[in-house]
Amino acid sequence: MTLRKNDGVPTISDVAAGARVSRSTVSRAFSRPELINPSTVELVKKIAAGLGYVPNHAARALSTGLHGNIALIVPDIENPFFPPLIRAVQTSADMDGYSVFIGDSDENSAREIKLADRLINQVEGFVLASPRTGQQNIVALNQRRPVVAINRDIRGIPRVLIDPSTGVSDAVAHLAEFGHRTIAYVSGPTASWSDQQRRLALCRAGLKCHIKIRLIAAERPTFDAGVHTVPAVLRSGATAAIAFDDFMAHGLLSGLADHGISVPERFSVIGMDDVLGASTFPALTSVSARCDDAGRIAVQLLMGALRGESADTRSVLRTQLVVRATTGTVSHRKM
Amino acid sequence: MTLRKNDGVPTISDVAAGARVSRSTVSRAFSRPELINPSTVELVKKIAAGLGYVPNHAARALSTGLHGNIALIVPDIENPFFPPLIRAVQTSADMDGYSVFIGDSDENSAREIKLADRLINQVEGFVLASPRTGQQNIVALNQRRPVVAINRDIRGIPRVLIDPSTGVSDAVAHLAEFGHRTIAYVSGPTASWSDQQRRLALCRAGLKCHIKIRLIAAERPTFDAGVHTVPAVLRSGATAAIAFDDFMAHGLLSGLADHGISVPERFSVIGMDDVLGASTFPALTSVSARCDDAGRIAVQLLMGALRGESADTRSVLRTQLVVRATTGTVSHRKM
DNA sequence: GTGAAAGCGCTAACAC
DNA sequence: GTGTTAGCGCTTTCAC
Repeated sequence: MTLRKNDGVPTISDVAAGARVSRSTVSRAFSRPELINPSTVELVKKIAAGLGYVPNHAARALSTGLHGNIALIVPDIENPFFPPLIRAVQTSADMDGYSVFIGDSDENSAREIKLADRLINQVEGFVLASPRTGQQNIVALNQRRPVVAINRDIRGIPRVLIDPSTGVSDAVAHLAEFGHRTIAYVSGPTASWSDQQRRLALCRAGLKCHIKIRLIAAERPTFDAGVHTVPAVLRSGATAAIAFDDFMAHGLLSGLADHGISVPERFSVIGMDDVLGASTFPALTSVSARCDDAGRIAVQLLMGALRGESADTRSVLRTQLVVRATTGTVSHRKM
Repeated sequence: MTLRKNDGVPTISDVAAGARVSRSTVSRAFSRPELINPSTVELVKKIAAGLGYVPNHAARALSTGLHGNIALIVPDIENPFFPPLIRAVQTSADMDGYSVFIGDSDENSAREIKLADRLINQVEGFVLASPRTGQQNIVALNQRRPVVAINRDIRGIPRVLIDPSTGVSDAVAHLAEFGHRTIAYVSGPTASWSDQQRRLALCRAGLKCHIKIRLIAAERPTFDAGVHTVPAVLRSGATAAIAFDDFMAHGLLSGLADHGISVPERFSVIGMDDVLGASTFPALTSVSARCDDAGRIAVQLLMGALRGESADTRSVLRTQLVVRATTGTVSHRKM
């Protein structure tokens, strides 16, 4: 009965003693069993199982430099865009034998860095989802540990980008078919990569379909912002609106109802990200962002980077219009 | 220029060399600065900052046994019940200086155990949210590392329980005031602790208010299950339904609409967990579960357990009825 | 107040 | 095939 600090949890030495072999043999029985006599392996594993021995990752990491962990940092776990992504990252990482740290930066650049610093010595690499911090910080981090960015286009950093253009252009075409000629874009945080992409895609699609795009700026992408922005949207002369995200779209729906304007009869609305599913009324037509794919691919890229592969991959995910019930034929009555 | 494995990331030795002190001094400058000459501390910290040195938790853990990590295991990250909880856990843990591993068990007992085993040597303790695994597994885990359970009532395991009874009894009283006399409960997974609690609370409230409760069993708590269960609900003679969760309630809403039954004029519906907010139509009356509080308190309990405090705390959170638009005066017309 | 040395649990040459 | 040894980055007696 040795007295040890690591109370209760058996170590490699305990197994070695039990199996009457050296510690290296135990180590190899787990990490490289092919080097060892099968009967020895079996014996070791039996003893280990009996003792409830599980290899200590932290200790292993100290000698190998491999922790078997990755970190995922997101700006806001509660934003419904992220849970599917988190889940996909966790599941994919698990299949590759990695555990995942989760960090919520609370939309805050400094916290993002702080979390990354805290974790840097326990992880093989990082997945930064929609990072809020400056490019130079990401590049610096990448010099210490491989980084994969989601929705941030930085040369030299493997990245997966959700490209709104296909979905948005389908959305515009869809509205054009219904006879709409002027569409309002209710923007999100204008500084964000996502908003820029969406705005750009929309303008391009508008040009192609000969549709006028009116930009309506809203500060924060919230339900309330959507509600409050309705008068401006109506003033713009648009007969349809595409919102930066589903929450704003939902707010628009509510604000329009307050103004007595029925959707889709007198006004059409399209959201983005498709995180509300069919739960709004009427069920919201939206551009789906496939955030789970983004997570899965991010892990693939990270695994590639860990194997020392191509350092500058740029994976672009297309989006897709999901038509539900908030879009319809343009109303020609004056509003 | 020493060649080292831990490429790029500075170690305590680098700082020691830079500051021309011993490694122990650097160590103490970070962990026990009061033992050290303030000017030395300052020097060391300056050098460390310049090098970008961050103490290596994994290495520290090897000698102290303290990793500065906890693990959070949930059955399904995408279930909107959990993101607020995850966020609260991460934020609280961070304030106590802990990083958090996230694991998604996919509603699967075996995966729950597998995740816990993988992590056991890297964490101080576990938060198990709505664990799906057997009680004996949880108890066994708790013998190796402190465990806090959420929504699982096991003696000897610190736990935080979301008690539906206040919210549910308010819900029943609310319906009773509107004249309802028979209420259907559309159940979730009958084996789950949550469903048992909710059913029980409902029956008790029914007794108190002289309301008949009809149990309608549904397998999985999904939107579709809610839709399909509508005929049975109507057959039961109930004029209102309380669903196991908001998704089923939302399904009921949709199914009722399909049957041409308007809500709340001819039928009232109440959900649980309040995860859909006001996004349904009509906006769903629901019993709010305050999952973020549960996460925060779970971390508090875990921190207590780590300090060796009271091993058998049982923290009960009350719930609250949020009245929106799906409840109203009972219709006396025959349906 | 600071340094030297041992050891946390494990892996990885290098022997045999 | 298996054991011996050194060392991963850090903390922690024990000296001085």
